[in-house]
Amino acid sequence: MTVRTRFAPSPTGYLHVGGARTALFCYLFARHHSGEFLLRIEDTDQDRSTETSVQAIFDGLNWLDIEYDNEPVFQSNRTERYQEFIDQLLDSGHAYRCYCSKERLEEVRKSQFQKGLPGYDGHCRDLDEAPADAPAPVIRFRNPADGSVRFTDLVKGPIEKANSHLNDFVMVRADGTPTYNFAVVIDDLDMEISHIIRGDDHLDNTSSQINVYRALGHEPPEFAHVPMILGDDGERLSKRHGALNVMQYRVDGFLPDALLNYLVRLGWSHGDQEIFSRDELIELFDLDDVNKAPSRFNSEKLMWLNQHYIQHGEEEQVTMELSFHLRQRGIEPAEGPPIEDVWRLLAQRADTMVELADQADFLYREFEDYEERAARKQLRPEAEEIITKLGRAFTELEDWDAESIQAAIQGVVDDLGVGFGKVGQPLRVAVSGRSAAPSNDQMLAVLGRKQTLKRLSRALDYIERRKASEA
RNA sequence: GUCCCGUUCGUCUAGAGGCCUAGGACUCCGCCCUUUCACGGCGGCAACAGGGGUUCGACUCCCCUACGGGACGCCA
Repeated sequence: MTVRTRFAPSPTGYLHVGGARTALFCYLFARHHSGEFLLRIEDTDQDRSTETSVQAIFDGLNWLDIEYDNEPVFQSNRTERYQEFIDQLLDSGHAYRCYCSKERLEEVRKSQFQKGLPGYDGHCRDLDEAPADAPAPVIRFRNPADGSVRFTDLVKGPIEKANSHLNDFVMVRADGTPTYNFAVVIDDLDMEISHIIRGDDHLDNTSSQINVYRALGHEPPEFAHVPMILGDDGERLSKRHGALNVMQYRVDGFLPDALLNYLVRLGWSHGDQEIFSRDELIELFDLDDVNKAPSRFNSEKLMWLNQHYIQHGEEEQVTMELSFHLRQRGIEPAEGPPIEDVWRLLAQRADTMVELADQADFLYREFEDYEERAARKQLRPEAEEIITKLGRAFTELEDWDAESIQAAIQGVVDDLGVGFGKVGQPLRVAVSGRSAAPSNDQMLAVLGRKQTLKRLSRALDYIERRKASEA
């Protein structure tokens, strides 16, 4: 059997982390089984679906590099197709028109709830003709009166639900548009989906949907309901949990591979392994290893992974994101040192790409002011001699590489007969403006001789001015 | 209210009856490395929800309770 999965978001907002993980699972499962992964936009609700959201979903998947096959399917383009099946179900008696007013429905729902019954009471089930002056009808699915639906969920195991607990749900709204529980069946049938992988908030719907498959004379596909992702407080994910939008994670300085690696480990594991390359994920991912219980989103672990990928991630991805963040702060990366050198220089000292870009800033342009405490401590009058000697040593250097630079600094240290820190610290502050920076030799190698000398003389100016004001 | 699903360190998780003195990871705390800040290395704290069974033996199987999540829409 060919494996085919699909991700079917409704375009009513951005792509959030929960959706992204579902998409990831669908994608990995399909790739693992050499199958296909399709995308379907569930835009039957005209009022809530927006063009912007559709674009946001594309952007999110694209940034995460979750590639789908074929062109995306839009439910809004398939109304005629749905009509065929509606007619069929109406003819076979598996569907019927319901003329109840919304007001009546609301009341019925309340009283049904109190009795512990499904929301609709089947009022119009056996109507022969439309009541006089009735509002435009909806079409409901006629659920079997007794028996139960059984299926084996690939994640949750055997599930059984009594038909008596199922609703005669609305398949078609009064305005003629199909609803989710109906359209999803038709689409998955037409798209020949073999495995429906989705959030377990759909677990209860599945029984109704299976009844639709059967009413249409089909056997349902396989189902896998993955547990939900909860906020760090154990509550369902919502706006107040902060960044949910996948693209917000980009802005906040996360790497796509880090987010993906974090998300895949929420509810799935492979022994003790924490770090997975994309190829490994495709090779190792399977539904057997997906957990049943919901998990909480933990930003600290994401941060750890992000830091890991900043250090060990693929050069292409890291440098691309670094460029993005540099441009965000008005820097054109091409006008500075090679970006991969900048990355290697700073990779160990940043948890996010925002931090990395912040630390890289001084390599591309003059820093504004010295960090106050650092300058006060390191750029004292006594540093004048040190910096002057360093400048001379650097000017005389034949090769400008880390090794030669280190030797030059060591020369000054020996010459002055002091500890390394005595020379290294003022140099660091003079060049970078701060006290926390990479080791001098490597930093200067990336910065370049010209800029280095320029900053040394800036430091000398600073010391002069300070001497003047202190006198 | 009814129905469905779930429950191992604070969090993510390993664990398919003896391998468990319950392992790994994040966080936190020590120590080491060190020209700053980091990285890194080593070590530590910390869990089988509770109660009944089944079994020679239960984190693992069954039942009940508690707790958590989900569903019950002309939302998806």
